[in-house]
Amino acid sequence: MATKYWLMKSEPDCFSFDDLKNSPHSTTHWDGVRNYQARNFMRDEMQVGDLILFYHSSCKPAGIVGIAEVVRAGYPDHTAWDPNSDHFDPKASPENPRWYMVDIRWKEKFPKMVTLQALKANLELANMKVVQRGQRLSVQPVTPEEFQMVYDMGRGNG
DNA sequence: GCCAACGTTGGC
DNA sequence: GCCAACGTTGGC
Repeated sequence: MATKYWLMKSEPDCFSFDDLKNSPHSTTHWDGVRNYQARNFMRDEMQVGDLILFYHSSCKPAGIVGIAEVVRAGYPDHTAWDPNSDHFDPKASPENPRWYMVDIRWKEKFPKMVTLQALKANLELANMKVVQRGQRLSVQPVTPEEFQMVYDMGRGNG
């Protein structure tokens, strides 16, 4: 199956790209997503080996700081039925999980982050979801061309 | 901290 | 099944 490409957002104050690197095996489960569109991408489409643009949001500056990869495809997000979790959902249960997550692993940090400003300034990325006004989906598909362009920018070859 | 844009909820 | 109210996101 062809590699697919994604963008995933995280607030660095909450969980940064460095936090991912410093996690055991530089891997974490991407729990806490409570949006149906984002859930469907993780549950139905993300596959082991897919590559992820890791985006820092709600910070200065916002932008893409590096690459991660999917190491486990979608499976139930157990935090949904944990009453002590910040992401507890009373409608979720082990029998009816409702929410899903994937495991991702830190892969490569860009020498220079690709800021949102730089993304917006690149007209070849005008259709990229993350630069659209009001776009707040935390897991977004990215085209191979967009991924390659961002990768080149991050490597200083853009 | 402001606020526009968006997704979800719930009354009808 | 509509839609107003509400809560959240996230750039600025």
